[in-house]
Amino acid sequence: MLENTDATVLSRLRDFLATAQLAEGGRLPPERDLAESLDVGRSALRKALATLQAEGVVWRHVGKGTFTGERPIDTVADINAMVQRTNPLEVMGARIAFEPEVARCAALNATPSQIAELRSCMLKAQQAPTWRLYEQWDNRLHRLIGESSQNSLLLGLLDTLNAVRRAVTWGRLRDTPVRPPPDHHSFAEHERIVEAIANRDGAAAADAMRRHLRSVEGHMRDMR
Amino acid sequence: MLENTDATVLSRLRDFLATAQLAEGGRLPPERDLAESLDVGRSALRKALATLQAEGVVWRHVGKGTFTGERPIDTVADINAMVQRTNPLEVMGARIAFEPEVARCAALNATPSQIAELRSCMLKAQQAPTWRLYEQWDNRLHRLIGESSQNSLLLGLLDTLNAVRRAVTWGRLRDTPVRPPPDHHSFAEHERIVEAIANRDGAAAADAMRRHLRSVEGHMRDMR
DNA sequence: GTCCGAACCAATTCAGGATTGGTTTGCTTA
DNA sequence: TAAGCAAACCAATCCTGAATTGGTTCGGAC
Repeated sequence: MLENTDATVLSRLRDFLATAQLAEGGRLPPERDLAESLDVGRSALRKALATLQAEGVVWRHVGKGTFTGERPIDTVADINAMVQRTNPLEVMGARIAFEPEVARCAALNATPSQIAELRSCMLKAQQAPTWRLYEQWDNRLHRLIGESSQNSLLLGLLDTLNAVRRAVTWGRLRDTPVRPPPDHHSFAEHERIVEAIANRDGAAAADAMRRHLRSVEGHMRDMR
Repeated sequence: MLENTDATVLSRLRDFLATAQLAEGGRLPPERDLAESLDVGRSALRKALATLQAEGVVWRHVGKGTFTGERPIDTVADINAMVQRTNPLEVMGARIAFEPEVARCAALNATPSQIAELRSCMLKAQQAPTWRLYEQWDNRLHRLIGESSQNSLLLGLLDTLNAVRRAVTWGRLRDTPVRPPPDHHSFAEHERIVEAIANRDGAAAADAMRRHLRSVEGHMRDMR
């Protein structure tokens, strides 16, 4: 019987990889087959594969197989894929992490006309006669903050985030004849955000946005 | 025999929609079933449905069905569009705004095994024999921080950001035989980030990541 | 000529089984 | 005692074929 020490298995596996001449990203045989053809137990083979994976020579995934090279990263922002993996709580978490920093950039870069538009948008949200219209102006306000950052990449990421948010919270639209109460918590919060941006105070803008989103998150939990 | 004129079929279909009380985005019965239950031929029904589709009341897709409301938005964010509108400076700006917050989440949520992997990844970057391999491990490190946030949406946004970054800075890969010097500024910075995450110190992780990216930004300017 | 029924087409969904990496268990062996 | 091995099981993924569904065509009936 051969000594199937860690080292011998590993070297035999390296030999196989060199001989097989797999294309970059090519697929190795399944562990069960490979173990048999290398005349090695599966657990020993897996130990060797783990080493190769740590070295970045191969990568593995349940149900897919083992492949040479680096694990590829998705080059397409497949929103459907994100929607299926995520949930409303994660969406709020991402918003709380991301949007305050966008607000900070907006405070530093917004043009005067954009600040005026922010104020007008805020007022329209306060005066909205239905929840649906309120949400429409609320969306517009948040995107306007993204535009004010003057960074098209940040804006693109924000749009992606919002697309996922819409898909995840789909069907929860409130179309009641009721209008948001005049003391709705968001109104004062929106005001703080917009004023911080107008004052060019990045830290205050980020802080105000974070408080606003946390408040929204709290109300989300209450509604369940 | 009923007169199944265009108008009568259309009004009967509208009646059905009003009665059915479908949720926004809800699905109508298949054309075959609906035609039978409305006592109408399929071709007549399709004509009426075409009218409703033109009005934006419903939308249809082969194999999926007929749904109320507007056709949902594109599920794939166009990375090419972002690439064309942005530039390397904006990319750095977006990274500086975004990645520190991801690091903060990672500090709060990383699993012990992820922290171990972060450390190993950092060491591999330090020992990389070429710049190309260094960047490979550097990329892996930054994505691992995204994974450690345990927020698949943040990870998705990070991947999108990286896809744009790769596309924008394409062709600047350094593949010289030279290796990163042992006192490369990033090494200490990486260490501070990873240690802050290991210590569960979100603020320190965000701060260390921000300093790191600003330092990278500074070197980017110098190279021009 | 218009509408109906039937058949067919192509895109999509769905369900079941097969495949695959990951994990546990118990036996064997050195 | 410690390690390797085989077997079984798990969960994610892939694969395949059938069923579903909107889109289209054709012949016949009124």
